[in-house]
Amino acid sequence: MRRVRTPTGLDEGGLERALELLREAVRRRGLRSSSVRESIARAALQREGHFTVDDLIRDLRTTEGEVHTATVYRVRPLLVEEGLLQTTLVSSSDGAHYERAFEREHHDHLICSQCGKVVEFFLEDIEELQRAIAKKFGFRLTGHVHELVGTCRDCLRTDA
Amino acid sequence: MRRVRTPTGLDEGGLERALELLREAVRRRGLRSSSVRESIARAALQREGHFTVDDLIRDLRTTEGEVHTATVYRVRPLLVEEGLLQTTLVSSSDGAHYERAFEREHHDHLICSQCGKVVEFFLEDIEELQRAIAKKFGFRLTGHVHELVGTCRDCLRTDA
DNA sequence: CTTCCTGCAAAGGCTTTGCAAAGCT
DNA sequence: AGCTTTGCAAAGCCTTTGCAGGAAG
Repeated sequence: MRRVRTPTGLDEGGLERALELLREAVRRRGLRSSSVRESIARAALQREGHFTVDDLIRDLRTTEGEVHTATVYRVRPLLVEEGLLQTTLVSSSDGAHYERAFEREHHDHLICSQCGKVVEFFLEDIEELQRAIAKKFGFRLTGHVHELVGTCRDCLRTDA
Repeated sequence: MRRVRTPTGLDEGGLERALELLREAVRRRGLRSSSVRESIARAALQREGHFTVDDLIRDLRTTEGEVHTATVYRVRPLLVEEGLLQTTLVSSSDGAHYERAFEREHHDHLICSQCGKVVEFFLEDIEELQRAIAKKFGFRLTGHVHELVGTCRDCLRTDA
């Protein structure tokens, strides 16, 4: 079992690789290039940890200028499909959360429902068991959601 | 690894036990008894498989008469807290899904993203690993979300 | 008669959609 | 020119909240 290091923002090189991957996807799909789309991608990739669409919009406001909500929502599927972002933190109320997926190891989440703390972990044994289950039932796996919810050490101490 | 039998509706005895448990909770909490609340509980408990709040309201319309959306939303937390229902199927768009929890074994879900088929499974090895992870990071577990998403055998065949 | 429960309507929060202007190619 | 992308506003969905009348204890 392994704790996965919470990522810091992507460095310059990584950012360039990600944007290149995005441009390649845009070409492949016959879309137009767009600086707004790249701004959104940059904001998302540089963000550390988990964030919402709204976080992104606020970030953009201070760095690249105003970008409309609808635009972010429209760009988002591309970023997810191309593996730059992934949906996460399903066990939360305020809308969908995302995190960078590009040049990040796969991991799942352990969440404290009291203080919101998130520990990222990876356990190959579980991945293996998931594959076994899918195989047994004839499914080809495309993804999974795995979030453990509980109370962290600090909150347990405070409760007592 | 074990496939968990998709439950049929709760039988008469089970329904009575569940309602008794609910009445006991109502007493304990100093609430009033209410036939509408029991109707909602009955509709939820008799439902097979997974359902939404809207499904419940439609069921009620044909059996017990019109019940307002807000009322179902207000009763729902009690039913979940008392273990009659549980939230499930996070990987879906149209609102929260629920299923009966009362006199049901714990299980997780394998979902076909193309046809929506759901297989319920239980694997003690995974549960054990989840506990180990929580222990390692000092969390007391209160629950988890574990959904495997993929394409089922039938949909794979159709694609080809 | 006090407190809870319910229906109804309205508001809320996140996300999507329609439309017209602006931008790529 | 022809299609994509964007901003803006409006609509959509699911869910929650405020209020007043009705029910329970």
